[in-house]
Amino acid sequence: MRKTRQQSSCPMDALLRLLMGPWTTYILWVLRNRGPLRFGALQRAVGKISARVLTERLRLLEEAGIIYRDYRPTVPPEVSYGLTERGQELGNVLDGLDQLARRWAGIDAPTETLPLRNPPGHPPHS
Amino acid sequence: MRKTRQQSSCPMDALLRLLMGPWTTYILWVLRNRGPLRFGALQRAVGKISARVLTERLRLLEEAGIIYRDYRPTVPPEVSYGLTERGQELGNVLDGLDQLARRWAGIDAPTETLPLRNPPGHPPHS
DNA sequence: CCGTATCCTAGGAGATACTG
DNA sequence: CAGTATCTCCTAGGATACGG
Repeated sequence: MRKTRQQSSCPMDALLRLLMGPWTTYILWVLRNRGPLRFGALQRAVGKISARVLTERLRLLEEAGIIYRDYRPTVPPEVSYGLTERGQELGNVLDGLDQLARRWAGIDAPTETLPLRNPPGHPPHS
Repeated sequence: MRKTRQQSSCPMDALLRLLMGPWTTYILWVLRNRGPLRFGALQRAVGKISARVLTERLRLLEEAGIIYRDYRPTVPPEVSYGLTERGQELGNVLDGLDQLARRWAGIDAPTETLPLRNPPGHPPHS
């Protein structure tokens, strides 16, 4: 049963709500840089995120068609996540936002591509 | 005294946290379309936002240099808010996000410019 | 290994009333 | 008019333990 998460009739609103969630852009950043990852590896890469929240974010991103879920019913099971084409497009737009933010901050050191929400080690945002 | 709002060392993260706040992008949209507005007019334009939250968002946007605050100590006082140059830039990037969202949703009706977060009448997102 | 099921709590948002 | 000052409520998220 899906939660109380209200949905908007506005596409932009819906997309922002999705990105707004905790860890979300950071997850996208990891997936972009480290390529497709298994659940556990992804969790370790993100850091202190709980399985509960990670699963939630992944489901929402998948529903939006931004990432794909590759399930292999082996023993033990193997589930990988990666960016879809939409995920790539989104990454590009977010890069624009990142550029802007960095420019405003007086930083022009493009260490990595794609927005890095929580720099490794930083807490999410509550 | 500023609140417990933790700040990030990552520019992108900080910007996202700001945009993420309730009503924020909608406020920007209103300011872009209706030009500079006085506090009361802005509040009425946005809809059901409380003065408390509106003030909070405006302060944060101002701190980020995205909007400006024009205070006239007349009687009664007159305070107007409008987009700064940064605000315009930001609007353009957000437009990109809006385009993407609309395209994915199969909508290509560009009714208005700038992302419209909560379509007039919709609740915020909390 | 990859998740779900529960419990719990912090703090963000609404409403209301009040000031310069 | 343009905000602050409180108070309360409620949900999103962390921690933990268990299931396929």
